[in-house]
Amino acid sequence: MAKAPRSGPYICGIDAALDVVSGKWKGLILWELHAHGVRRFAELRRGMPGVSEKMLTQHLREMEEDGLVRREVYAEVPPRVEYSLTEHGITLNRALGPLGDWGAERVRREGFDSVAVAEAAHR
Amino acid sequence: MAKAPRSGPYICGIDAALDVVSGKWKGLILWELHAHGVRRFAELRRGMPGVSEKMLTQHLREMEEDGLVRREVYAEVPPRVEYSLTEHGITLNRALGPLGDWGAERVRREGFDSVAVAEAAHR
DNA sequence: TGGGATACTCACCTTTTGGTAAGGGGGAAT
DNA sequence: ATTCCCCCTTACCAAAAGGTGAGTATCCCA
Repeated sequence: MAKAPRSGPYICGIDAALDVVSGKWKGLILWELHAHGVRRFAELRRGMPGVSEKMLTQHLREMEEDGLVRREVYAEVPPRVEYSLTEHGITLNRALGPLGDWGAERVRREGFDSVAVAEAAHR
Repeated sequence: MAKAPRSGPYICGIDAALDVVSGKWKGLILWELHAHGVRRFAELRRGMPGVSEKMLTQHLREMEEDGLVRREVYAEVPPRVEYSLTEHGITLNRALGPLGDWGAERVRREGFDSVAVAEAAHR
């Protein structure tokens, strides 16, 4: 019973979707995986300055459990693990598009700071 | 300086948007206000079973501060306060549409429980 | 006279989330 | 010989989010 239940009864679709994306780094993981297709653990880590190893694995495991991310382990000498989006991860990302646009405009509107990280890679 | 900073530097638009929607009841507030146009405090409360008064006011205040919700107070004998969406609240809601659809399909797909609350009112 | 409705605020507590630091096991590079 | 890299796991802590229950001032209705 150490694991969180996840997937409690939802009131609306927004609820069900937010449950899956909420988490400090999940949006960014989706973003990175969308931009690069396939990434290894250390690559993701480097692409997300500030994330700790613990949080990264934790979020990746939850997203795997939620069917958004695929995890492939290669039993090689230096271990290699590759992450990519599943079909559901891809559709979720598409569904997040308009929200991302809205957020970007909000940033522009309010003049908030935004961290410039490889902006060119994203659309 | 008691107030949370909010609007920290964002990494991408998703970040900026999620910052504004994350909160246990915010999605539902948006939903209610969209469905009814204008609602009083107690009406919202009744429409969201389980929310505490504290959380409801807290979320409403934050959303007002974020420019999503308009709050109008009528200095009447039994106090009356009406809440509605601002222009930005409306566009945010529109941007959440695809996400809501995705979430609804996830619920269907996985066979999760969903609480039936006035479903008919929501498109 | 007493109770409920109205829209909150305040003090306190629990739960959840995120962060820090350390370790692990083996191979490759210096 | 030492260090680094790889992909984590575990134990422990701090901060944030959320919940509970009380109090407030006024009025209306029975």
